[in-house]
Amino acid sequence: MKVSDIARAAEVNPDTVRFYTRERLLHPERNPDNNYQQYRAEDLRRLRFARKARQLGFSLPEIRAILDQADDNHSPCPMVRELFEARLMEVEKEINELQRLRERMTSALTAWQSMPDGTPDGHTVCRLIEHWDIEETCHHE
Amino acid sequence: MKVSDIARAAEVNPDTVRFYTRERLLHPERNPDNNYQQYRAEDLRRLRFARKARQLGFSLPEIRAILDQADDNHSPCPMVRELFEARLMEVEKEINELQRLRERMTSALTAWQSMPDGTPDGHTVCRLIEHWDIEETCHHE
DNA sequence: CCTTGACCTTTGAGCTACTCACAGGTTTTA
DNA sequence: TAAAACCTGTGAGTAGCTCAAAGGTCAAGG
Repeated sequence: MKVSDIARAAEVNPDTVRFYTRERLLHPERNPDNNYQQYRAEDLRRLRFARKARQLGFSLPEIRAILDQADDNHSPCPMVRELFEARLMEVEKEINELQRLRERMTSALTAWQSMPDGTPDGHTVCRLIEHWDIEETCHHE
Repeated sequence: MKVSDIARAAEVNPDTVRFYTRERLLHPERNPDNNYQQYRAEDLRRLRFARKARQLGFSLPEIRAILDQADDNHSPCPMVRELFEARLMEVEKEINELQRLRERMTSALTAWQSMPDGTPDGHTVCRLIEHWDIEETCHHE
């Protein structure tokens, strides 16, 4: 498999394949004739795994750690489970922050409904955002 | 006000002040004696507004657009309201995606609880992620 | 046989919103 | 007067790609 072959099979941008290869998530060999990268079915599985883990929110170093440990015939289970649980806590934190943000935004918008659009003082309306108090909330990434 | 004065007043990194100045969100003047930036109360208000809008999830170009329109003595209200509503929809979309993600992660973790850590086949566990189906879900930024 | 187009290669830049490091000038303080 | 604490601009680093450029390779059609 060449770059565009594996990219098509995993439905990703060929440049992403090249990027992951530079990042050592994939281990293609070289065709000595033309210097092209040659990928195997194993690389395709790694690529698909990486993409799904990305969508779960794992970073590339984390994914590489999982794949490398699996390569060494160590079970990556405990590590994956830890990462998975840590990620789940992050997700819950993000949800809480976003929900608080949503509540404040909807109530602000409701208060806003009663105000006319073209108030003479152009700076008046922005006070709504200016006086937005964030406390220690909303440090969403 | 010099850089560190306005930075302290708004509780931001001085480098952020310099960055916002380069990005033309702040309009300081130069002290011709020493070439230092001089900020006014107006810049402080802009800076505080920008920081709060950032925490609501607005981008720097959006914030600059709002501030610039206010500078031209146009009321930024309609634009701000549009941006605000659009941002609220994004927030709700993110919440929905994260909630679906959380549900799937918790149920996966529950199923995982019953499996031992050190299964002989190191690749077995990762099938949980490998076979993770994302449908059209989870395209969280 | 040769050209065209579709691929491949590496290198390097661009995106967001900062943050930090560097080298050199200025001001304040002890 | 000398050290500490500021200021300046420039440039790089962060994450995860994406794209552009310049040049090499390969298959198909005329």
